[in-house]
Amino acid sequence: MTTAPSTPEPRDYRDTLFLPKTDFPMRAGLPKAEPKWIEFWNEQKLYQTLREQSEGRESYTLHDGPPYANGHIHMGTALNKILKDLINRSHQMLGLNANYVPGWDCHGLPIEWKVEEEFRAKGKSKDDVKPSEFRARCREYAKQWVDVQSDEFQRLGVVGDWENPYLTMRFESEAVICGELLKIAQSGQLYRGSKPIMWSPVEQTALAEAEVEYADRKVSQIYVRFPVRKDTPNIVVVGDGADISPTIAKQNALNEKDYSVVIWTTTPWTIPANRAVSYSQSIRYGLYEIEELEDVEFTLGQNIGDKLIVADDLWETVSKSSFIRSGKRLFEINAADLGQMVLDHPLRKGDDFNFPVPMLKGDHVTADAGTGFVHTAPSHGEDDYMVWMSNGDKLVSLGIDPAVPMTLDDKGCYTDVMPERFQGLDVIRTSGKKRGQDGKANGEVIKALVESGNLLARAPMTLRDAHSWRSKAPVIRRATPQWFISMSKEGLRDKALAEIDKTQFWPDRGRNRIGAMVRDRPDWLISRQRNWGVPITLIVGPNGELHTERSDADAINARILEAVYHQGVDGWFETPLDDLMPDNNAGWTKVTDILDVWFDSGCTHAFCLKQRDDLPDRADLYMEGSDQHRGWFQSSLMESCAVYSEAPYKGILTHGFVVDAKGLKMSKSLGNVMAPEDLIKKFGADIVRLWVASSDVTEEIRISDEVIKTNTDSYRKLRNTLRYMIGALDGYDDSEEVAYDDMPALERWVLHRLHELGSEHEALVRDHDHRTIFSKLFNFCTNDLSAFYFDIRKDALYCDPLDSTRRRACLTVMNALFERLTTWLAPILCFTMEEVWQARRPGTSVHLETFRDCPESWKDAALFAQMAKVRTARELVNETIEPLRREKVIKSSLEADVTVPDAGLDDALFALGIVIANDYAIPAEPTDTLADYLIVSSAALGDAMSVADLKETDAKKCLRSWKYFYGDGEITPRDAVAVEALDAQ
RNA sequence: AGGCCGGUAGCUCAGUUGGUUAGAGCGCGCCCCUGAUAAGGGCGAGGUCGGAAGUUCGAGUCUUCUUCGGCCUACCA
Repeated sequence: MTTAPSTPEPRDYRDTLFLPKTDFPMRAGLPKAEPKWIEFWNEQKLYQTLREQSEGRESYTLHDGPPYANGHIHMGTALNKILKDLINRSHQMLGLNANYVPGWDCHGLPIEWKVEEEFRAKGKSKDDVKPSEFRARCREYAKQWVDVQSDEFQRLGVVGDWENPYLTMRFESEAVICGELLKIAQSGQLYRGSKPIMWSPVEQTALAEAEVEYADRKVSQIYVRFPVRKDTPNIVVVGDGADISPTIAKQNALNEKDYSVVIWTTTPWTIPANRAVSYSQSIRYGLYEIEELEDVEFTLGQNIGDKLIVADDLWETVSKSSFIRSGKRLFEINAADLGQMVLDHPLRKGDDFNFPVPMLKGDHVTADAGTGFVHTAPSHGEDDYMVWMSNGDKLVSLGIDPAVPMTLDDKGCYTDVMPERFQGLDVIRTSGKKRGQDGKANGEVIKALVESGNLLARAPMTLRDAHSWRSKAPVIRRATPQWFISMSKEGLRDKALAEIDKTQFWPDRGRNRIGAMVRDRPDWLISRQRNWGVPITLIVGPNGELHTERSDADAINARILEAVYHQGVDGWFETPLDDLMPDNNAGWTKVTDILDVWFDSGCTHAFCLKQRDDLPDRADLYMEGSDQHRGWFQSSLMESCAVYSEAPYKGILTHGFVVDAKGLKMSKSLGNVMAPEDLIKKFGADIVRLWVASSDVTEEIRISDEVIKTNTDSYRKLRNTLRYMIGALDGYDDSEEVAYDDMPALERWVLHRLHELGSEHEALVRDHDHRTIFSKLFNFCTNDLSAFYFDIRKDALYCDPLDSTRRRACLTVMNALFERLTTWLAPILCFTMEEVWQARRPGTSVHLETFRDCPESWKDAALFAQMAKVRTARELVNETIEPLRREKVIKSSLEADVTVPDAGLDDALFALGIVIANDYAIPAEPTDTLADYLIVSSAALGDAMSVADLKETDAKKCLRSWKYFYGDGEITPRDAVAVEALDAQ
């Protein structure tokens, strides 16, 4: 075939170009496309295939922290699950077996409450429903939300064992949880105590700190005086030795026993439970005599001449509040004086409340508010309880029974240890329209105080106080018998602290945080008085002994666990004692309390990791929000250390919380809540995943329309970069591959960059630093590929002869790029990368691939350094051309003839094999010229930077490559060869 | 109120042991291309590093205080 004769009509060379060709859409349409990919993965059984494929591989286990099975997922849970998925997928693709088993927390109050509401709506109260029926409904309710959340998580693209997740409420789990508790009991770490705890009369249950919230509440504050008891030993005043006379006068005055100690309280109903008054050693007190009273319309308990002891700093406040116009300070009263005083109960009337009320020294007493004295009701305050218990000796010496009186029942009503007028009165209304408001107790107490003349003042006030997070009703502090796991009996605290030391933390400050908490935490209160939970499967003997101490304990335990394993928690409640403990069971009773849900979730390692054959006993990683330092990380650590003497995890990763554009937390009241569902519908899950991957998750993570916009823009850039490669690689076959040594410098440069990225990548994955992975990959795509490599290679790709080495080398590298970018991005953009992957390999899945190796032989630091000089030259050329472009002198850079300052560039070009010529020596095998790199038609080295306009010369524009050239014909020789070959076909 | 942590361009992030005019990408403005085209390329304008004081020859980088925000705990009598 000969060269085509020149024709008068210029030929249209468009068809002779090798342009990228693809159906891959620029627009993703993620909201519609993603569900189809999920369907595809389900059909292909992606999770199962992954497991089979990675059998025998080293395992990497991220153990899922269970979300609560109630309500739809929110941004926080979405972030959490996506982050887990990034970690799992990337470890899997590292060549490990990252088997992810999701789980749910199913027991507990919020579900119980919802179900109670349901029954109430049907007109049934809690007592009308059989407990087993109630629990069955709770089980159904939880299951329903597990299914909803499971769908929502899967819609985010999270891969895991969704068909067989772990649930705290599965019978097998419940049995293991009971078993764990029995082991703890047998090890002697469990004990029964009676401690004032948060108690919600409305729900008739104890609450943990995590289950209360603080809100304003209107209360009655009262000032009450406790008269010194007449029949107590005389007070011996010890002076400071300097002046004896005032001391004697004071001693005489004190022994008149005609004065009172004043207290202030915001919970009048605790007065009948009062057993002591606490004072502080570091507060100055005075004995004051009332001189003048305000004129008021009601009767005051106090009279002129009455004597009161109050903290000096607070006398002014107290007197003002108590309608005392003026008073006279008679003596200073010090701690030694106070310690000898014994008081009368302010409600003493005949035999009622006729007992000595001691003065106790307490560190919790401050002079910030009140009177400097703290009314102490050991059954209704933690401090009160502590003071009371630690003064046992003093109580005994005064002939006082140190037992804590049980003054309130479960409903918050006074018990029969109270005088008749108080019995049955409620502290808080537990039903009806006024639920949560004050009951009758406060009023009756105040009335009684008025009668006794010991009420100095009363006034309404507002304070922030604990409320149940569910019913929003106030909670009270009430002593009840409870079960505790001891932090010290068997060295649990020390074990836990030692394990924390061995654990790896991301970020590292987590160690400090959980360490401080464990160091300070009290014994673990694990009992709850509710229905929906795992029972405390203990049998208590007539003297308070536990069945686990009996010689037949193992047999009993086996029966208990058998029952729970087959019937769930009902197995405990419904199996008669005789069946569980057939011998010597007189006086023995089954405990009816259930376990704190934190104990359930603290056992996930026991019933998930240790039970499943496809998981190791310990997790490599626990990963949750930073609030879980107090929660799951700790409950798991405690439970595991108590039973197995080791942490259930090797590492802990925490993330921050999702906040709005201003950094404020999301709340309904602020109206700044974004829902994952809306984002998925509008933008797609991959955008949400990109948001996670591009954020610094160790801090608060912001989300806003603008943040989403930034991510959709990033997404488009990545998508188009991949799309370009798909188009360029259309029809590419491995047989066209060019060997490394035969590649142009530019291709070897790309491979060097790939090697660089690849070698950083694994370390970043192991460090859970997906943000850096994303940013490195993204910048690589924009700076190195789109703006540099692709831009330069466009000419070779489109115009070089089809099978020329340079063009094939470019495709070889494109192919290498494609495989690495898709796999590296697959954990982040799991939907889009599957689409990209299948555009070239239909029916396969990128998620079954592992990350590609980037051979050491690709590394060429010297080449990289030389290329940097060429890039600098490029920048210089661009800067110089730019003004000309603005002046419309030069439009396309191909119109430019540039002279670039030498400045060491010559050597670099030589080293890189880049020639300074504008024509290719062998048109059939083009090799790179400086002009190619600068995307101009003509380039030379010189003293200074300058640009000439080729349009002003005799140069012609090649009709095919649009480059300006000198010579015959419509197109350059290189283009002529390419066209010839094409025409020959 | 206490403990821990954070506040670098409009947005997302880098800023090694304190050391030259504080970086990147996106967005924005202007320009080019029209053979990646609801794409691609180029140039450019934006921060004095939450605020104040201090240590230092020199601080985004150390200290103190302060402000805003987050998580946890406490808000009791």
